[in-house]
Amino acid sequence: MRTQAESWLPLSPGERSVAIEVLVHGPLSRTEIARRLDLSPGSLTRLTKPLIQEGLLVEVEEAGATEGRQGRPSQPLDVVADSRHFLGFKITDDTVYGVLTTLRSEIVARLDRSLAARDPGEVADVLAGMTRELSRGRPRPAGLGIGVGGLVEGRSVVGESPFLGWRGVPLAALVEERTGLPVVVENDTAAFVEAETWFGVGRGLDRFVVLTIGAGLGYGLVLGGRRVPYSGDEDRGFGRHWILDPYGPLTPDGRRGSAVSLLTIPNIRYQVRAATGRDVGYEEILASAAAGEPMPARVVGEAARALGTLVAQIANFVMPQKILLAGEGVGLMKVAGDVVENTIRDNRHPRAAPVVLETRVSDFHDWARGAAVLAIQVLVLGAAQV
Amino acid sequence: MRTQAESWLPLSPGERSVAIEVLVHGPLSRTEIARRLDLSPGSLTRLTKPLIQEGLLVEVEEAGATEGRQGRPSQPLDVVADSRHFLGFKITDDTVYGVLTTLRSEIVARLDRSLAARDPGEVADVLAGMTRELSRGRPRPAGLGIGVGGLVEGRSVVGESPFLGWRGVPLAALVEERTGLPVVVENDTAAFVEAETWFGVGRGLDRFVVLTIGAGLGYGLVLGGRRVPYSGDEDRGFGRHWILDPYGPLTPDGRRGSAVSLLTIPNIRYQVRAATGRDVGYEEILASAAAGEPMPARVVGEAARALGTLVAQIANFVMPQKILLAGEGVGLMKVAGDVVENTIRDNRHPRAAPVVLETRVSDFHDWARGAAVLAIQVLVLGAAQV
DNA sequence: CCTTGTTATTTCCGTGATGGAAGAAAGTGG
DNA sequence: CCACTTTCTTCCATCACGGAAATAACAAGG
Repeated sequence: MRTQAESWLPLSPGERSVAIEVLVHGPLSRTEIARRLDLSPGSLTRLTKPLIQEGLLVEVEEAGATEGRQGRPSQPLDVVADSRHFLGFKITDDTVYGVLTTLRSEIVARLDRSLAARDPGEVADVLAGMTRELSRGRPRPAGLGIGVGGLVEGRSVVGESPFLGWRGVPLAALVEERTGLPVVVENDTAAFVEAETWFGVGRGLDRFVVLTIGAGLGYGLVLGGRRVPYSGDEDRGFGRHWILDPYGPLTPDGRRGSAVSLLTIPNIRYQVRAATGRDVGYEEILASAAAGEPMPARVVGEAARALGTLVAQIANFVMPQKILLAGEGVGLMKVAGDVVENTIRDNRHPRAAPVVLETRVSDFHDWARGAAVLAIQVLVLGAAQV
Repeated sequence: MRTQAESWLPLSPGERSVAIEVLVHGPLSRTEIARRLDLSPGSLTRLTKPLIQEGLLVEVEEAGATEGRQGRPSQPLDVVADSRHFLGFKITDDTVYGVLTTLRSEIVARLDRSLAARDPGEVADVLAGMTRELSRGRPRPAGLGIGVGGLVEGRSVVGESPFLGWRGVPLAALVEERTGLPVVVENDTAAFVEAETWFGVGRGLDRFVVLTIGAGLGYGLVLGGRRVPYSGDEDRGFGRHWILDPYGPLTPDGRRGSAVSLLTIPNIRYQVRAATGRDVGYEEILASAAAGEPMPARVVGEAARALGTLVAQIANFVMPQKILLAGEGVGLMKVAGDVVENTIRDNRHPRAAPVVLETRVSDFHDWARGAAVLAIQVLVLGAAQV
């Protein structure tokens, strides 16, 4: 089954690969592109010509040391970042976060709307309203991406989303008929991973893992420079309910040592509330743990050890060049980063290469940006994926 | 860097994909191949013609229910299994195991030779001698594959093999000049994984993991139907030194709870020897554990729990459709399979899909067969990989 | 200032793979 | 014997690609 999303820029396969190469790997000369894609110089002239005419690419000044080099100077090509704009939305259980980005995935504008109801039609209305507001006074966006937690089928239908209570909602169609824009719907984590792979810290990496900590746990795997598509369990979240230590402490969900119970923000807050009777915010818990209060320190320490174990296990089995830690819960690293690092070391072979771990505070707008990247991939470049 | 190994059957990319499709997925009609590879019917006539003329493919009788179907009957194509023969060798620290296989990777003959010395030249002499013996009275083999534990570069040079004491040995060249046959050298585990992916239980699977237990631990990952190439750590074996429980029992290598210490045959024998003073064989240890002797039962139980944990973690992070357990040490499953299964369950989410675990007793000839498959891939089909 | 050398890009053309249309082949069912 | 269906082949227009040669744009050196 191929979901050949129509791209209104009908690029040939050759043109597409050139466009993606330039988009992802910055300004490149024709010769350099020919080398990377293993094409002849003649082909490059042919392939770049229509892309330049379309306004997608432009010849730019050569950067860096142009002195001392012999021969005809190269003429690097770059994408025209604001030749097209894209909308990205992330739907949570009570809010829609939206961004407007360039082709380079730079955020131009942002906007939030709280969600009064979860009826698909009303949510689509909210999205349409936000679309109007975000694109007011600007050229018409080229596409729209939506990220939703849960199972998404064919990049258009929300198959199952527990927190929204949706099942088989044709969200892409609903939003398309209200906005007239081409729409791509995808799992939120998948979109976030794609964004990091194309424009973030995963740029140019062959093996790369994204781990997000927030209301839940997100896990994304990139191998061979391509995101490994979700399947089965993972879509429904079971895949992420890692049991880290079956003989570990009993956790709120009644299971021993599950990563979700030890690591996600709601569960950490639950643990503190159950012990102290007070409902305390996540950042406050981190602060008091850092200040040395025993109870929060214990909970945070356990979370840090859980994270370290998780990272070590991922490193052991997938051997990524880099692991990105993102989400609203990465404040944990600031407070207990050393515990995490030590736990990773304990769970790895002493002579194994150290894990490259990058932490990035990210908010919901970064998730919305991920959805916009999906729109870029599918609608502009027609990047066919499963 | 591309190691374009010359294939003396110069197949075009189209022909190659057709040949591989038929080789791996059994007899297929032209229409079926066209559907799978997304080609036009006309292309299929063109692409199959030279393959049939070469004697690589042949039209076979249609199998199964041909009754009741309308239209012209399809004319399935199949590879001519014994149109070509291949040699595969596995080099251990004291023995060379060799097989002669067909194009379908069926073993036609086997032969072992103990290794008197580990000098590269002498090993190459042994291989040349075995080549002569295995192909005596038979048509000349089309290619030769060699599997070695350790780091192999460019499919020809043994970069580092601790147990042989080799470093930068151009094994392919040494054997080529003695036999006149095209030679492919590869890491033994990599070769074994390829064989299982093409002709074994991994046939047609998208996500697939091979875990071997023997003198060491082997780990191979197949995603998107392709083996994930080794890199860095894993080549040198560190990647496989998984620490399963940093607070677990102290093991012979002085580390707590490493998978190699708990699970590999030499280490299990070491543990029993250290406790009882007697040097007991692996199978005997398993037998006495099954009979209820406390000391072996404890060691075997610990190994089973280690294996279960390992499998669960792999399942959690890679989510394969199937995990193949192979090697000389899989007898563990027969004795303590229930412990393994229970441990897997303990380490997974209760609603997660069960892990499909397949056990296959394999000896060193299966490893040699894997090397022959590498020869098929590279030499006949020119399957370009990293 | 002109020549030579070097590298990047373009032009031009032959080759070869591809898809699509039309037709032939080989059956089934009435 | 005649539709009808499905598979496979033939034939042809198209088009993407590589390779060779030409051109462009610079540096270095006389």
